[in-house]
Amino acid sequence: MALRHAVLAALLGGELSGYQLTKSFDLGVANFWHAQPQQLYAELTRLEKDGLIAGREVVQESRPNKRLFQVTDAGLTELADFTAAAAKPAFIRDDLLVKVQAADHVDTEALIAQLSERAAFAQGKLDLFDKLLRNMRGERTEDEFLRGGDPIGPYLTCLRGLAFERGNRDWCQRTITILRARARSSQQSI
Amino acid sequence: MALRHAVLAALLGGELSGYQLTKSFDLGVANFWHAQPQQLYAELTRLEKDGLIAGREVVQESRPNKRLFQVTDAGLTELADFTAAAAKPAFIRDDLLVKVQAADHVDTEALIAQLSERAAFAQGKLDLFDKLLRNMRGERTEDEFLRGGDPIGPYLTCLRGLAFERGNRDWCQRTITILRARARSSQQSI
DNA sequence: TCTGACTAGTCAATTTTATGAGTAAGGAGA
DNA sequence: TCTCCTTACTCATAAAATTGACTAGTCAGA
Repeated sequence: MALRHAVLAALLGGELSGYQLTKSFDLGVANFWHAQPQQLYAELTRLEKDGLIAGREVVQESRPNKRLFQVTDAGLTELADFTAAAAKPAFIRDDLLVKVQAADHVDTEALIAQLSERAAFAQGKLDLFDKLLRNMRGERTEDEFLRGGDPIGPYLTCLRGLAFERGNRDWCQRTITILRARARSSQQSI
Repeated sequence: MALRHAVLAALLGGELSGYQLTKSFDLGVANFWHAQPQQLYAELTRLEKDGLIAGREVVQESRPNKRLFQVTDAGLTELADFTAAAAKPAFIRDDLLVKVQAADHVDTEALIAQLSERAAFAQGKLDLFDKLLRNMRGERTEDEFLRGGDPIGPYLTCLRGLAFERGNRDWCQRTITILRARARSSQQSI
């Protein structure tokens, strides 16, 4: 039941449409949760039915109409309860790690190709997160913003996203280096 | 369909029983994937049916009998194909980040409690991974092991697990510091 | 001797996520 | 003009993961 809380948390920054939400939860961003559009629209419907968010129709001229949602008081209470409850630990669940686990039994070049791709992807997200952070803090230095900037929640989660992707990139690069060095030395010994 | 490859990868190190597998995939370890026992037993059944692993019954005296599984040639081929195919990017999906995203709207002390708990959990896994790595490399230094140690796959994924948990711990601690500092200064201004 | 933990699993039900396919309109570029 | 991209969604189905309960014997410690 954490998707619902993720949606609530995302809506705290102000009214959003389902479509706008999908933009935050998709491939590119998703600095604190990830979900498919279908899941989000379904969750929005449920949240509204449960009174945790309220939607209003916005008529648009040269665009399809949209519905903007905002968190209700009941929604805030729900979030507070969720925050007080124990969080499940976060686990790694990553295709790429499965492939590396099997490194001794699969083709090294294929593995390196995957690692390079992931490193590039991570770098892309890194740049994006960096931009987002700059945007949030505006003129201020990071320290200044962390001391008194507002809202701080999205900034903090973005910092985690940044560190995570940096971790991904660095590990991929190091792993490539290691695998290449081993491939060279095993070739020499043949 | 990545759980099946995760199981295959885990069995590369040698025969394991379902129960032993659950130990690797549970809370404590899970350095490259995480899954519940029920999922693992179900997957083992499917893998055997598909001929990707072979099981043999081991009769035990003062313990229930067990079935040990090992990867077949077909299983290796399957893993090779999997490795060559594009990996899905790994996303963050973490209760705790949802809570922090809502930091501006929930009780700071409750949040800090969650962050402390997570930091402690991460430290626990950190210690565990450190032990696992020492175990794998034995007498050798890390550099020596990385250059020629065998098997290298599990070592590399464990390094990623270590970095991930270090990232968790550091971010939790930093976030706590930031939130505390902000709480103090906002109290002063009241 | 009783309790709880460990080994070694299984069954059923539900929830959560992912995949694939559609609708419908406007605007930008080749 | 044709095609693709973006906004703004919906429906249906399949796959993956979680939750809870249950069996059954062994061993160690209070």
